[in-house]
Amino acid sequence: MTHLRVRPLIVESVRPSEPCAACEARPFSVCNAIDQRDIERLAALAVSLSVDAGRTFIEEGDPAEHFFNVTAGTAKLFKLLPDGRRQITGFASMGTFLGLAVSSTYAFGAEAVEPMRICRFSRPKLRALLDDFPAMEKRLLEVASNELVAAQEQMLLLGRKTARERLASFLVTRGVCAGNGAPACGHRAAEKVTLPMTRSDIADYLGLTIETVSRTLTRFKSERLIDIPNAADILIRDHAALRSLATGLH
Amino acid sequence: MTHLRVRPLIVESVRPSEPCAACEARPFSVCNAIDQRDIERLAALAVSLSVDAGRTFIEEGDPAEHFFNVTAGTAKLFKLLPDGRRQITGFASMGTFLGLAVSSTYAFGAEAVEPMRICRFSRPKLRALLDDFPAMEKRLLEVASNELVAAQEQMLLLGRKTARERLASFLVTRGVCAGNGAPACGHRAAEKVTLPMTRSDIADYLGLTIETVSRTLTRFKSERLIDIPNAADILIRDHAALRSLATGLH
DNA sequence: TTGCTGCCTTGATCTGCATCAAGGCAGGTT
DNA sequence: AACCTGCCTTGATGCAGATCAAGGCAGCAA
Repeated sequence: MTHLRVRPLIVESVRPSEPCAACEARPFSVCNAIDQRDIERLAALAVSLSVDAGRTFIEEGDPAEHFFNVTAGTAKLFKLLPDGRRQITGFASMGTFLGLAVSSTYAFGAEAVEPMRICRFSRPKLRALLDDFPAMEKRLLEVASNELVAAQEQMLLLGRKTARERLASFLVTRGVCAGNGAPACGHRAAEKVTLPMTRSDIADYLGLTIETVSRTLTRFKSERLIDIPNAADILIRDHAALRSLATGLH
Repeated sequence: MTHLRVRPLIVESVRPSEPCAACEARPFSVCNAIDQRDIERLAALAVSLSVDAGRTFIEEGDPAEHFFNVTAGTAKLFKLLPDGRRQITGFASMGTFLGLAVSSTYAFGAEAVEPMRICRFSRPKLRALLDDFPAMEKRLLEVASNELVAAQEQMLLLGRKTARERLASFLVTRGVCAGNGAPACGHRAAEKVTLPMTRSDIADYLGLTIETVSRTLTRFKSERLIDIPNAADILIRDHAALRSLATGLH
């Protein structure tokens, strides 16, 4: 609290530092529904931004003026209760499209858990573009459908799984789909799972407390299911056991 | 178990008893994205079916060969764990579109909680139709987006709300949006909330047990928040108190 | 170096809801 | 009427995970 923040909270560069055509995230995002010769129209709408770790770039309840596409880093998406209880509804990494909602306000907040780059689009302008590119609209529907399936899986976890099952599910899902910043989701089980988020984030994602998350991971370690070389990295030692725990088998 | 079931489990009538043009559910469903002069093409694909109460008409994990549209009655959508634990992820009533998923198998099961009428569409045929009607694809994206928002709200409920808050949220949401088979969702608070599902369904929807649901409703009654003339009907006596409970205020 | 801060771990205790158990009631069958 | 059966309610007890409390450790500023 000893000095004023003089830097803008979000560093803007209206011209994307690298245009959509060369975007590393494009293969993983809805943008790849637009082919090479039309990509300029998309690039004209995109505003590339840096977001510092810890920065909230979507505030729940604010007017929803933009869509976002994550090009690097990780964000947590969350909803709050008035007394501060928090539910993290998901993590967004490279390629994730944010802001799908009919409502005029954001239904959730978003905060960077590590330094991020995001692409920002004006809602009305992107909507207009979508009218010309039904292929992209189709991709968005696919993305939304997949997220719905994931959301239902998460409801099962939150409503009916034990703490051990929740952590096992979390590690298995992360291991398969979000390993080490390689979001290609190659469906190969990773040896090492990197967790850019804190224990508190994991707790709020799984509907537990930070203490339960810590204790459960420690117990997994003593059971030789995992190793914890440091808090941010988990080594999977017994994939089969974790997977069967995750699906509710004992 | 004393006699064989001779009736087919689902009564089919390939010609819809009433064509799409006259469908009561159309104003509430994605079908209204197709205008009057093209509606025949949709009608040609639709197969209208009756589903008995208690009948499972979507089996989780089965090949996803159809889309469904609910035209009357209510279904519960659910996911199961191998040991029988169940999470109900939502209830589908008139106008609800079911089966949105990229995967080739259904991600959830569906069972009628009261007698239903549903419209069934072959997946590949409806997909082909969608290519000709981007307006309907757009509507589907809207529907999916709204369901995502609802799913996130449900995650907050399951992960962070107390039993009292869950029941209050349930009653308030039902009161506003699903009152008495009038799914117009007129955003007017209903006096009476009709619950076609059992206490066990409510418990599996809210991540609680049947006993906790019963006890909590009884307590609401003793606190003059509601009346329970019979198990299926709840009279809301103090909307404001329920709403503030639902949002986590005490 | 010292001290501070944020994050994580571990232990002791508490509690909200689950579990176990029993009984009530409405609707249907014999 | 007598008897199921399915569903709901109510009471007694138990426990998984929350809460309370304390200490460890890495990174960083003074």
